[in-house]
Amino acid sequence: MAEQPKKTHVRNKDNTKQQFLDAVGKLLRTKGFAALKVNDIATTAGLDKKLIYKYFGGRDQLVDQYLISVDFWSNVKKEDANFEINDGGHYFAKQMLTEQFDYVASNREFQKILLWGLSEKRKSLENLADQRELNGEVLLKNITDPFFGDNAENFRAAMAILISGSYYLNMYTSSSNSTFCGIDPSKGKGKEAIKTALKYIVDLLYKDNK
Amino acid sequence: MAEQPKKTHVRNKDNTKQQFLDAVGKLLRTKGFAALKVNDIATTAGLDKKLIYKYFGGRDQLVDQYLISVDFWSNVKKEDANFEINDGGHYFAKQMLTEQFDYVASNREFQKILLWGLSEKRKSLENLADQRELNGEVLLKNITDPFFGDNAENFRAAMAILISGSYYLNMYTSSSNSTFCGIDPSKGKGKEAIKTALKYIVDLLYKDNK
DNA sequence: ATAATAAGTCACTATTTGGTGACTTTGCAT
DNA sequence: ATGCAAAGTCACCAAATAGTGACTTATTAT
Repeated sequence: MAEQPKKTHVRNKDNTKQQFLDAVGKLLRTKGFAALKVNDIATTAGLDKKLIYKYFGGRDQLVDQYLISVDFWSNVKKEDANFEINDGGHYFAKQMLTEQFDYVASNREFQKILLWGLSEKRKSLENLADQRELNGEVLLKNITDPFFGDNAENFRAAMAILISGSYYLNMYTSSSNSTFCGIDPSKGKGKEAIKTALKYIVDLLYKDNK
Repeated sequence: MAEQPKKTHVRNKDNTKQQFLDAVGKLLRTKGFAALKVNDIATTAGLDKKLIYKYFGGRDQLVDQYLISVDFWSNVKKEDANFEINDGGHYFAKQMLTEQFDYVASNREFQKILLWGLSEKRKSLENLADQRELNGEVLLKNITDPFFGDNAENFRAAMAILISGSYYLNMYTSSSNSTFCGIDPSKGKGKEAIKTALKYIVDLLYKDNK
């Protein structure tokens, strides 16, 4: 005979914990960090909130656990590091900026976490920021700093502006329908314009250092 | 004889309304928009929350009233518009960017409102964004677009990135103690590096268009 | 099979925040 | 001065959210 569809829940602690973590991610993407209330998380996970206290100790610890578990850049950062670099990181920087732009544009969760980091002080959010900083530091210290010599700090500041701009424009897009300097970063055309400008500015920075 | 210090409150509706508006501004600066609860606002104003409903209709209307009342750029935008511009806005753009950077850096309230605009949909926040957009449009349409011709959109995108970067870095500074690309925008030295880079990039954009 | 333990539910209390009716106090027109 | 309308206070209820004790159900070792 066919198996009866079990009505009874399978019980598994690890699995359940994961469901809560997933619920946090889903809520974050769809409603933003302000919506991460215990009741909402439990409802979204389809489980009882009591378990949040039982397994994580409370909402904050669950949220921290979630933030630790997210591994940003994991797909965007690593494999590119094997390139031969003999142009002072010129190609690499352009590539990195545009890929990062696309990544942030398509990753609502990341946008929300960036925003969260600007809104709330929380250790695990700081850690994520530090981690991003460390990733970039590898590129900057080993490749562009030597190349730009006395202008190294200026180049760093420029990169800081370009990356920040990329972040902000993507957050702006998700929250507003308006244009920014007449550019609409929510439209494909606007996105292309911004990526073109990013590459263009990097080109100018490298050209001027020749 | 000396006047007795009056214990009794002076009663004045307009004055009281202003106290609530001031309280919103103060809370916004110090705690951020998430702290704008009716009870907190009333406590901060030193008045009863009932009056918020009586005079404004509720928290939201009070907050909208506040947002309408803030007049950003009032000191930073106008008088500069009289310059003679025969360099395609080169000097103007540099000046605008650095002044704006300083303005945002020193104006915590503005930072919070920017952040708020990224976090919450609210008509009056959109209006503020539109107002900023309109301000910039005057410069872009009349001065830089003609100068850059076919490259006008690219220049606009570049300006969008620079302004956004300026916004983000200032918000980042206020929320974190960390560096960004090794630059610390909270320190005077870091701020100078960013302003220098802003001017530098504008120079490059104009130089390349010659 | 069943007892022991862990997983999960539910109904409840506590706390915080929002909102209002009924009151007291003040300013002001007469 | 006095009476009344508006300003302002306070105690209260309502709604939303956080947190927990006592229970039921599933899993597992024997």
